[in-house]
Amino acid sequence: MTLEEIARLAGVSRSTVSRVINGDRRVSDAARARVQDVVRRHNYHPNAAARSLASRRTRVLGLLISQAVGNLFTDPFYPILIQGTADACNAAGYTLTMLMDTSDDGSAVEQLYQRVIRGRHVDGLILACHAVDDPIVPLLEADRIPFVLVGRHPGAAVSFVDIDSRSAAREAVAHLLGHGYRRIGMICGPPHLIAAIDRHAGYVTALQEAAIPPDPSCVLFADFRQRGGYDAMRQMLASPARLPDAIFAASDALAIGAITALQEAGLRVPEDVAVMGFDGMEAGANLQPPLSTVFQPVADLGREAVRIVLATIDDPERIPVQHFLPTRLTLRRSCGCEPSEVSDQEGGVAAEPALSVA
Amino acid sequence: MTLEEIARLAGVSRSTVSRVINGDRRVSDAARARVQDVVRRHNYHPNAAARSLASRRTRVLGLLISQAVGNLFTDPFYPILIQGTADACNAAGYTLTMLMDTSDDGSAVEQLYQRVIRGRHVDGLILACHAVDDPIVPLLEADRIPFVLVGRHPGAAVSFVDIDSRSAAREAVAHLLGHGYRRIGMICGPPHLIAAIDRHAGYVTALQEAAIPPDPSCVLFADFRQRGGYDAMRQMLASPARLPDAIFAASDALAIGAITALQEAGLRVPEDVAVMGFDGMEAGANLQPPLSTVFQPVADLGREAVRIVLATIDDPERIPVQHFLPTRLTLRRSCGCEPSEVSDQEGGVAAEPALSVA
DNA sequence: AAGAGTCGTGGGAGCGCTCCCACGCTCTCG
DNA sequence: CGAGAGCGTGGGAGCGCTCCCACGACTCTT
Repeated sequence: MTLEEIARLAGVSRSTVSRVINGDRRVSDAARARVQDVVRRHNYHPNAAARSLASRRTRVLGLLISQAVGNLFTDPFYPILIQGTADACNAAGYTLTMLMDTSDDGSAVEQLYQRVIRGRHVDGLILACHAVDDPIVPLLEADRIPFVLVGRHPGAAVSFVDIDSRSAAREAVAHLLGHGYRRIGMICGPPHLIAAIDRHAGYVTALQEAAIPPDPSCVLFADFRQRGGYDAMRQMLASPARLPDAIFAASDALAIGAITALQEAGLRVPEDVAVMGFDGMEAGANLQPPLSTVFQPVADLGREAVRIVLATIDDPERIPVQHFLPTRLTLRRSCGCEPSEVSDQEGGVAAEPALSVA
Repeated sequence: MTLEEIARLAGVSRSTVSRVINGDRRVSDAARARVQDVVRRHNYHPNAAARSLASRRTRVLGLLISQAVGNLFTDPFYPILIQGTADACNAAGYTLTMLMDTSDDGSAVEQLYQRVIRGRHVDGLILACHAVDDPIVPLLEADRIPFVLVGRHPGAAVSFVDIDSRSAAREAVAHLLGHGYRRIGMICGPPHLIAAIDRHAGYVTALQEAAIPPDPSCVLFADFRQRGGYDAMRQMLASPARLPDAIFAASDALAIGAITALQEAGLRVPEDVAVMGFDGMEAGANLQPPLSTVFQPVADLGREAVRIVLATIDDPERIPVQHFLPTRLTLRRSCGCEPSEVSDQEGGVAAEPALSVA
């Protein structure tokens, strides 16, 4: 079933059918009705390839996830990001394709780039988890591909959506200080990721504002996974004299790993060491103790990214926009808050709306 | 940069360049070398839309996830499935597009189907999380779209990959019986999902083999989320006299919810009530106590699905194939096993290879 | 030595759309 | 009342490939 056939059946020209399909207003009501009727009766849908070839638009967006596979799905950041972007794409009539580097060494991304980007498979790109100096950014600029980063890019004039990691971290650490903890350690993410750098900066700022000199020996860098948090915590536990009374972890996964190590060592959370996470993933709510954390609106990040990249496709000359979405400090028990004072409105087992259990 | 230009620069015809690009052997070595040189020098990649239009092949595979959004990413089944399919697609030179129903009521899937499937945006489809009577299966058959299910489809002659949920559940429950538990409850998934039905059937079989009459009051149905496990466990706790001494949960998320409820009630796992999960997700390894579970190779399920759908694209007449991938009982502490006898080789914090912590 | 294959090559046709221009009609206004 | 503008419409050209057929130059057969 092609445009031409629909045209024949509706007694109009190819052009008129095309106009109806594409919502062009310059079609008489009678013609439009006839065409729509035939389209509906034959369940016609235009061929995507032909459309793309003629219009030089694919109506496809790519979501590029370039981090090495292993780290990807230990926390739900990426899944929720995928969900948010897919949602916004659906709403806009776009298709979402996954460009996922499934190699261990980042070699797949090069191949994907060539085939998908240069093959004009997508109209625009959403980049997730880029390092500070991700070489793909200048490539995209050179190829003039509309794109948006999820996670800020320092310096360069590129569009991005992000949370204000630094302020959020500062607020979280200030909350720990409010509980009276003075020796606050941090388990940080990999220092080549901006999010990790920003969260660390926020931590330092909060300490300085409380007139507490930051102790570099209290800060350990790991990847964002549970294992990293576990190892880092074990390392801190190896010097009991220098053990912090609270830990600010740069991700919930790190926090969970740290809590595991603490509990294995016979320490109580938060009584002996308080823990604050970062991300607001559901798993933290079901921990013992429930994890205090900084909630970031990941799905909204994805939706906003789609909005921006679509706007850039429409107007490639538009100046880059940079959006920061709000975070929310989600207080549960691991930071030392009492159940009565927790602010958790979502995510936790006990706080969720009831589901039927047959 | 088009085929024609490459041809001109290499001093050959369009056809010859096309042959080189597509690996046709009937090109002289000299011509091939010249073309490859020009292609490389100009970083030429063929236009995907033009290729698709002319060849009637898009080299795109769709991954359709039709479950309502809320349930999607509380456990890492889908993320890992995405990763496995993306990996296999990369390897085969295919692109993966996400067809994700992000509506609450399943309405988006209809729209996606029309636009993407009928618009011939994909060559084939991988269906994840289909219900017993998913109406999309007959639709796909009618439209003659190559597809494969992840999760078996009873009765119909369609291709699928799955694990043998029933045998795996039977083995898991048999293990609990081996610990001496006699009153084993089950928290089951939604009964419209085949995986839930199969796991329940395996549970019943194991009990029957041990000459224990299954007690329907010991079986509760929930969704696959933590909240469902929590609610179900609370319901069981409401009748202390009938409390099981072990719980077989149809997913790790359910198991985690159940453990939370048990611990909130002041009960010890596994001393008072043992718990066995199903999935083998990483989070379970970092629980207190670490969760015993049935590991299923989700990424391999995705890879195998891609393999099957590609074979079906090559030969649409081939008879449907049905692959069952092996599971592995992963014993940790929650079922009553001692640390010394655990079989965990992967996933757990303590069992992972060391990572550098700076 | 003539016919039948094989091999490398070139070019025409066409995939199913969109985009642009042209055409005829009606309406407005000087 | 005739020029100009606007509207709905149709058709040609072309997007960048693949596929098929044709063709010449070989080699192999009998």
